[in-house]
Amino acid sequence: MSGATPRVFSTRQYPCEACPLRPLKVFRDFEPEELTFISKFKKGELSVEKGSAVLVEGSHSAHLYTVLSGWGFRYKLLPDGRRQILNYILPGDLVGLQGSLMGEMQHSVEALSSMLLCVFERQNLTILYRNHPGLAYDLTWIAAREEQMLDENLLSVGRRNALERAAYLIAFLHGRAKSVELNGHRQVEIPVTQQHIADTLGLSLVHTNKTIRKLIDRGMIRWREGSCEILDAEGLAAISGWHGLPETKRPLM
Amino acid sequence: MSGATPRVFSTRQYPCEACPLRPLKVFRDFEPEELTFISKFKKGELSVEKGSAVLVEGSHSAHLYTVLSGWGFRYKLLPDGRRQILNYILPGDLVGLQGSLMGEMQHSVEALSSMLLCVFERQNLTILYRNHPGLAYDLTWIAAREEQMLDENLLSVGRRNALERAAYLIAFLHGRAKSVELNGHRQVEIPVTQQHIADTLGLSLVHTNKTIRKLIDRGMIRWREGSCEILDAEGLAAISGWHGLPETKRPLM
DNA sequence: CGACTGTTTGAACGCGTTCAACTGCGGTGG
DNA sequence: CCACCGCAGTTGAACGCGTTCAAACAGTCG
Repeated sequence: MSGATPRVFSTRQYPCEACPLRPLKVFRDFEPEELTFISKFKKGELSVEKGSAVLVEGSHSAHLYTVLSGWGFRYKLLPDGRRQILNYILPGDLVGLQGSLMGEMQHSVEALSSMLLCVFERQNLTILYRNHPGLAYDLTWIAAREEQMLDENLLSVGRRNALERAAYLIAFLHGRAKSVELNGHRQVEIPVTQQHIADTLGLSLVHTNKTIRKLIDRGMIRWREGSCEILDAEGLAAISGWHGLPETKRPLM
Repeated sequence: MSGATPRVFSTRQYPCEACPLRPLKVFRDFEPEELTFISKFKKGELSVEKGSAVLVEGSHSAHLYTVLSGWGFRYKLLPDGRRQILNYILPGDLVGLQGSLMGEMQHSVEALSSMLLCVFERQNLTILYRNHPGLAYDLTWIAAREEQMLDENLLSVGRRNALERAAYLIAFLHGRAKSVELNGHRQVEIPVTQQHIADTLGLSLVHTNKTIRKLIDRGMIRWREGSCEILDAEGLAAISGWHGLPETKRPLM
């Protein structure tokens, strides 16, 4: 279910001043001194390949990460192996804040594609809180955003039926992906297998397959081996009764 | 489903210096200057009665609250009225942080019993972040804790069966209630109806009733009109395969 | 070529839903 | 005072959404 864990610290390829994400209009503008701090805060880059573990439940990680590129997901397991995917992780997202604050990781993170991560050291958080109240506020904001997404997910898994759930999830991921698309206006592709979808929706693989087929037959998505292409995001949102993501600017660490 | 909204700002009865919660051993010790700030930060007290709305989805609240006494819950609704309870709110918990940070509330909060709330003004958060990095850290910590609880809930609703879900939920609430019990060693009572349990677990009322009956028959809980008494918390945890709450100290705003 | 991953399909089963009806209790008003 | 209502809980029966079991196919990789 999760491959080996090869952690290669590459040399730093993206100085924060030339961050490819920061220019995107979803991210708020930062003050020069904030950027300077973040740049110092950043300790390097980590490249992980598809299927490998980024963080492991029960471990004490000394780092937290911002995703530069690639997709991942957070999940928890029950003792007998049942898996629940909690949320997905896209470029611009912060990973490992929970663990940094509370010590032990309570969930795991795995890469859905190859990923490039900015590495920050947990211990420097104290300095951040002491000297950069704006960034401290941002961290709380980021945690609150994750909470909002979980609220939505929980609503979905708890109260929507299979078709509504699938439609919501795909529309949701489509929205998130669009907001951090570098190359703009191409069809969005979600790099997941149907097993991932099943483990997110709380459904079996078989029934997930049959549900996805309905969405395909309605012309709303296209499915390729290991990825999902969205054709009709509004249609999906309509099925689930979902109103889309807020358009607020957000911070980027 | 939610009654009227009578909001009575009573005079301040509990100065922070004589806070009945703060002496509890679950809460971390605070520095004198932190207490002084919190005391100034606190603008009054709000008393709400059972069944009334504390916060409403879509509204822009100027306040955030710490629960002094009583129980409440956060929930979301689908357009057709299906309700999902996201989490419960107990004494010592902070309410409305999401809304304070992001503007519009994305969920509602309702009182399960009469509640007494400490009222803080949203706009003073800036001062907190600027002058009290320790408290700022605490706010992020509190948000991360909520995220952890949601993770657990999502795992439960997504991957546990009805009996496991019910057992987990009741054990979880038992643990939280115990940690903030003022009067110590009495049987914990959870002030919910079976409809609340159903809307938390993502089950129908009828099936929730039948599931709860199994727990009653096994001698693990007792049910009274509108409240649940826990008799065998370990038994419940065992059914669900849950390992209990962490024992870390936490902040109290 | 064989092994493996991801997807697909059919069929039987069963957990949980839905519909319906009834109980007990407390409050309310005629 | 009692009839009436509504809420919380309970129970039975039929139904159906989603699970489970089983088998098969396509594509990739060594």
